Amino acid sequence: MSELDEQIQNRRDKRQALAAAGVPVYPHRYEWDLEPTDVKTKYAAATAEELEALGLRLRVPGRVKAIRQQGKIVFLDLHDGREKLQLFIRKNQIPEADLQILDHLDLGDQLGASGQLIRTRAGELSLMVDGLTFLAKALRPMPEKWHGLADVEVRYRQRYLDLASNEDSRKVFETRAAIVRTLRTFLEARGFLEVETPMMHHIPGGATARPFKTHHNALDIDLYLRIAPELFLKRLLVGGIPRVYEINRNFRNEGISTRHNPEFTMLEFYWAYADYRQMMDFTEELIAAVAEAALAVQGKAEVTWEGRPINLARPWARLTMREAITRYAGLPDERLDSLESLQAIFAERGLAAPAGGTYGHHLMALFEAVAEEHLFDPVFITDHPVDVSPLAKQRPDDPRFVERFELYIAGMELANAFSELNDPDVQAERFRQQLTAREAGDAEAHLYDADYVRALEHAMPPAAGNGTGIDRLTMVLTDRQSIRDVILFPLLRPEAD
RNA sequence: GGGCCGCUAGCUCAACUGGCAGAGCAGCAGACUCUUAAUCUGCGGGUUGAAGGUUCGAUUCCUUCGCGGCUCACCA
Repeated sequence: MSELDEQIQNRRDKRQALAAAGVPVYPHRYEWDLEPTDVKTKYAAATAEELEALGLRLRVPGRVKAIRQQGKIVFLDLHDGREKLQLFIRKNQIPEADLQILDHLDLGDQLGASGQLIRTRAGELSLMVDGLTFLAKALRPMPEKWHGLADVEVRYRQRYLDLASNEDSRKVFETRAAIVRTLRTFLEARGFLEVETPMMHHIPGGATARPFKTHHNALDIDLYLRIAPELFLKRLLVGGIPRVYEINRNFRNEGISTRHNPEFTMLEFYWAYADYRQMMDFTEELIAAVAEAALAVQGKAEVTWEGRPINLARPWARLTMREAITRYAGLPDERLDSLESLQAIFAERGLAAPAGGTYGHHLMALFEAVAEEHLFDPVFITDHPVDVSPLAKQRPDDPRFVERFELYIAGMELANAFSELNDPDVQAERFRQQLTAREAGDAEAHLYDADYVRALEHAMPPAAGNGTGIDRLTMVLTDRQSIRDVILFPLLRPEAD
């Protein structure tokens, strides 16, 4: 028998022994008063004398994280995922039936304990136990108590073990929850209405990406998991919801990396009567509020990336895409003015020509190649080329460019926003151009969405829209360099066997 | 998909240039009435990711495969 099988058998035997002694091994409920974390926070300051005078009797549930036996007394740590509460058990002061439980307990078991709250001589807040309730058996051994679980593969595949043994991991997901909560609070306070739009699309749109394909049997039609909610949310602007947002999953059938998971969470919001400049101000405020909440949860004073502080002081820098290239590549602005000139730069630098091959594709690719990695503190990169921005409104003074920005922090694109194109005829023309690009081999060019154009024909108010990646925002605010560390169950290949 | 790296006991990790696979924690048995990584005594636990190959001998070298990490490509 292998060592693991032996441990499992031991634990099964103990469970059997308890059942034979008449102990319900999987009871249906447990009446409890406080969890360990709440006990710790409420009575952190109480002295031994105060607790004695109080004579507080509590029932506390949790997972057994440590057992320290010392002759006829047993110390036991009960954990609720955040904090532990120590149980102090005198074996001769609990009922015979509960002694059975104690004698058949293993690390990892779920247990309820009743008793009086005291402080030990060593000063540890503890429950002086007078009764135990068995709640569930851990048939498998927990990861080691001191080093926790280090194997990244197991941490991702068996996240329950990661959460149960690594406090840091729990903290990341608490922070993520605070980030989403703060986004909602901020937007709700400003009159934005939360909506849910379809995840299954006939025409995948609103972003440049390859979709997942699926099939509906009863209708016998192919459907696509959405790559963005954008076109539906803007239909809602037409419908008379001038401030609207959605926080939900997008799906993109592309490579996996430290910054990409096939399903990821996006906030998209649309703000009628505003343009992209107002949206920049709004975004600064929004992200600053979220950062503050994230720091509070983590008990940190500043946002850091790989230990290096990120300066979130406002106002944040704003650079046009051409200015960013000029600054970081040392290229004069005049050389960024034509496709021919850009192609010459690509040739000089040995850069591969981008898919699509237009002026805009080249400018965007050049920006990503030379500037992106330098953008550590928050910066808005603005004024993208029109041919890579088919849903954005052109600049009145230079229609080759659009009123758009991307927010970069720690070298990562966190948000993408623009003044929304609302002229149906221009939009129709942009869609046609995308189709042409598609026919020329650009697999990610947008599809023509006739109903969306029809919606614009009913008049969409001028508006600014913003899409912010929640996973990446969480990465930045928790100093995690892999997106898998901020997604509870990241996509992995299935396990062998 | 390409390149590089990793996979040893339940967990965390050792094992020199190819020469008897180890430690701590966890487990099992015992001692101990204020411990908190408790301590002390003793014991058990391995298809070294899988399959082949080279060799007197492979955790170690080679090949293929699996899974993971980083990175490039793609992208948000």
